[in-house]
Amino acid sequence: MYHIDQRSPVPVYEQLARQIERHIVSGDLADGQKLPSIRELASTLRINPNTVVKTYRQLENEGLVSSRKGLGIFVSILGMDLEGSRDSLFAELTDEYVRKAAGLGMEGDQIVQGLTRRLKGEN
Amino acid sequence: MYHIDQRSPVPVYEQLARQIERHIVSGDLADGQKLPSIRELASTLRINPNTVVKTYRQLENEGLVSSRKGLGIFVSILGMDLEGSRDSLFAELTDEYVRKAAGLGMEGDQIVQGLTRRLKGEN
DNA sequence: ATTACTGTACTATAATAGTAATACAGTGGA
DNA sequence: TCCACTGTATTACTATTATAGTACAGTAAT
Repeated sequence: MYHIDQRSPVPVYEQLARQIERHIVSGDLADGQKLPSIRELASTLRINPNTVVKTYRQLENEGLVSSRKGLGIFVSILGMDLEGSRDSLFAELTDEYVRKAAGLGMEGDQIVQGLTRRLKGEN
Repeated sequence: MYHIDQRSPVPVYEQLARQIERHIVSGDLADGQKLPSIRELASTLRINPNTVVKTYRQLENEGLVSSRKGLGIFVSILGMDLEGSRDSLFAELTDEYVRKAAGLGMEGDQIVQGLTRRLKGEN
């Protein structure tokens, strides 16, 4: 379901939070839907339960999920501008991509060409 | 010259190393060229000299630079396949970009469209 | 009530990241 | 020689990240 790279300099709880955030904003996880329990997700991903707690707490602070003791963690996006959030996140991704590619000396045409080739090769 | 985001979960020494790596692989920094001294770069970026040391040491371990005591840190890419490295790094960037955008529910066409719009808007 | 889930809280430990300050050694120019 | 730069090394301290283990409290089905 989710993929954690232990060698990444990005903290595990952060990797996980960003992945879940994208799943929620994409509509893949609907409002009210229950997320995996802390212990279950920790077991599946082979990480510490405390790390999952940190991930869920961060998502809760961002207003994406809400927790109910004894029940679980649930997607909570009432009245959120999902499409706006999605566009915003995508714009951030694109900015980062362009900035790094530019650092490699790539021109706009080359970037688009490389991306297109990558998409044709996989999909 | 280089930009450091202190709030990023990515360690400062890692951000800096990746940026310098891209500048070297792009050919922007030629072989034998001298990099800023440890103290100078630390002062400019307002980070600790030890952090710059860590960055330079990592680049040295990757074989991109070599240090000479009393002289400085120099780009050292004799016989390296720069173009291959550049393509490889760009492929990694593209993979990450596509994977994250896909997590947002974006289709290939939408990704290319969004990227194109971003490039036309800025350049 | 018992059981098995759920989230929450707490302590402890270890490794990493970053800052701070100091000292030492090599290089080259005045 | 002296001076100002260079990289290198060391110690100390703080905060963050991650793991580990234990305990407590709420929910629901039996």
